[in-house]
Amino acid sequence: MSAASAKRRSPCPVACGLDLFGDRWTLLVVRDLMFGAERFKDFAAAPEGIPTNLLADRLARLQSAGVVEPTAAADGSRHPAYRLTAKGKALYPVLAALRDWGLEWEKGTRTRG
Amino acid sequence: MSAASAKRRSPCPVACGLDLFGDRWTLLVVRDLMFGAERFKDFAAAPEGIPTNLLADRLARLQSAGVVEPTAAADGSRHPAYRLTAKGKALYPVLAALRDWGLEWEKGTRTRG
DNA sequence: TTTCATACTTTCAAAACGCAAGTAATTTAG
DNA sequence: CTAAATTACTTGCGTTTTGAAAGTATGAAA
Repeated sequence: MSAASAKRRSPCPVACGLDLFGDRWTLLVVRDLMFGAERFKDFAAAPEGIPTNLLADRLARLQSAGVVEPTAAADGSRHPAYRLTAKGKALYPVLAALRDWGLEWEKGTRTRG
Repeated sequence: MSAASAKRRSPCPVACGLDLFGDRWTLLVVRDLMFGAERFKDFAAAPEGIPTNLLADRLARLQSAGVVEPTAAADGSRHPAYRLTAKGKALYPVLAALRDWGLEWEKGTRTRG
């Protein structure tokens, strides 16, 4: 049995996704990556204010899940930078669906721009 | 300020959605409702094995969020039963996107049937 | 009516969270 | 070049949430 399936609660793709994204912060990191964030400070600067220990943990978990990979920073600095893999970019429909639901059903939510 | 916006981390619809669904169990309850589950035992029987205290908590939270509402059981019993509201049914695209992502990127996941 | 099933609630240890402070490496200012 | 500031974390610790188990009360069945 694989390492991933060993800790899997069921073969349900939804349950499996929640094993990775089932918390209040992980998908916000993915959201920020989709908007172009790439460095630690970028994620930390998001309005939700993720604690730095959780941010470090989430980036590590997303990396080991193959959703995020290290990259060179766009500005050439030697600070660590991160970007979505194909697996990570494939989460766009999930984010979009959640965004659309929130915009329609939760009063006062809005996109930036 | 409304009760909902008071505890909101940001006006982002994604963050707002995660305030409600950002845990490992809530969306599984919604999934089961979409598949026709309506009674406590139905949710408890799901393969993931949600602890009963968490199930009670999640059903209560989904109700107060207007995603789930009480209804009469289809078999006429007087046990409590639950169903999705319009707001809850509107989560279908979110579940579908998560399911599709899992099916494509997480080996060994599968739908039932 | 007594037995079983259902729908929870309670208890409690373990894990996760979140805030604050500390540290090491990188960048910038002078 | 050097000192100060920024960045990317890690560590500590009190609080909250989780999850496993057992307990209880009501509905259903025999």
